[in-house]
Amino acid sequence: MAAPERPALSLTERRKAATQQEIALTAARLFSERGAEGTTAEDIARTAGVSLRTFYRYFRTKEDAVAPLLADGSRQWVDLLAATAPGTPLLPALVDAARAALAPAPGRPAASLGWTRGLLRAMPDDPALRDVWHRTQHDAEAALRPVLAELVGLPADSLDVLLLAATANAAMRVAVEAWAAGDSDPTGAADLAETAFRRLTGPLAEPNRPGPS
Amino acid sequence: MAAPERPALSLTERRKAATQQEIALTAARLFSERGAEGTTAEDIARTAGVSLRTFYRYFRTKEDAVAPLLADGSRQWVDLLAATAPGTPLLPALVDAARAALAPAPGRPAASLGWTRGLLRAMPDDPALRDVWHRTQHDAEAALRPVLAELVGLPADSLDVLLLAATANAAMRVAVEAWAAGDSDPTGAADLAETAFRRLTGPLAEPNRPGPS
DNA sequence: CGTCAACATGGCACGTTGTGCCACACCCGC
DNA sequence: GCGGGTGTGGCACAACGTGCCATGTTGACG
Repeated sequence: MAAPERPALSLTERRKAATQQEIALTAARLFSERGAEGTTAEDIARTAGVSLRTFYRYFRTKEDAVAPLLADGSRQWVDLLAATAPGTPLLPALVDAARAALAPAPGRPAASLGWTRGLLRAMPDDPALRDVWHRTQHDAEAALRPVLAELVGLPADSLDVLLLAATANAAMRVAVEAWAAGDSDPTGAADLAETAFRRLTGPLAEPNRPGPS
Repeated sequence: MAAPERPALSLTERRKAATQQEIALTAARLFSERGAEGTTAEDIARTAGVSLRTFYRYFRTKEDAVAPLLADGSRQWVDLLAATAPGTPLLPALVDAARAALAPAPGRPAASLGWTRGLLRAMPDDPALRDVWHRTQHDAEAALRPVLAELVGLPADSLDVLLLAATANAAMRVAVEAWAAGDSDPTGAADLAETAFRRLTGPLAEPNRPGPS
């Protein structure tokens, strides 16, 4: 609940943050338009108004430039989950955190979702973009493990927690991808996420329905 | 059940397959020893006895060289699942296919598991290797969707099937990763996989256990 | 059996990626 | 105002990945 109104950033640090943001948004725009393959690192750098050398001081690879945008949603979700009161049942905790993370946030990251959607839509045709997406999912899953371990009271390296983190993150991912493929507002994403979490308990337990084969 | 004793490959085609295999195994060995970052494409090519140009005729990127090895397990699992008699309940189908895919196969790919383990162990320190692994998981999930859609009698692009493929694949991945981290034989991997599939129905449904905080 | 097309391979040049190094300019504390 | 720290740009370089052409071998056809 501690709202960090003034992170007390020095001028230089704020300029750095602005530059990083500028590069990220520029990269997202160019990637959405021409794909990652058709965009050179120099294109991003010049368009963002920095030199190529500076670009690589901010990001390890050309694709990493959009990683913070893609990771932002997951990061918020995990943070909210970590802030839930201990003792909260798992399913509501997951759903509430997802709703809060996907809602048009009172803070700022509402725009982030827009860029995310553009990137996700360019993704099927772009292996490089898929790699970044997978990496963010991997990081999110890793960040999820200690949080869920705390919530369920099991060690973070137990098979149960590993599985829980993997499946919960997968459900979130599927929901976001399904939302990106459609054209509903962020609320749609939250609904999809809730549906996904609720269905997690279903398919494997129920006996196979004898479809009209 | 059709055992392709003689795929009727021409001499040239067999040499090509052998070359590809040679490159893949060489890459796996070098990656396991020095990591992917510390291995140049030229290293792989020279060690495998081909030119750099030929290497890139077989694989799009340096990391892709080990992809067939990593993808082999998933491919077998999905194939076995696709061959399951329609009407089989989902859980036994998943478990049996996993056991058969991970068993020291009567065919050939037993050695493949050894290389896979070496690669998986080098993976935590090697972002490039992680990317290949994630890509194989992505492909496996995509291949899984139509198969599972058939098994449960739902459209392949329905949310249920998307989720089912994602979670089943995630469970398999977690099991294999846990096996690679330990030192049990492939049977251990199969046991882990079965445990994983069985636990899939648990954590989200059960009320949160009030651990000894 | 000879000839020729098809093709797998190697070598070369080139654009791009990503990094190490050095010089310059700007912000911050004395 | 003045030096130290630091963010930035320019340059050179190794590695990645591809297009192009030349060559040698395979395989089919007369």
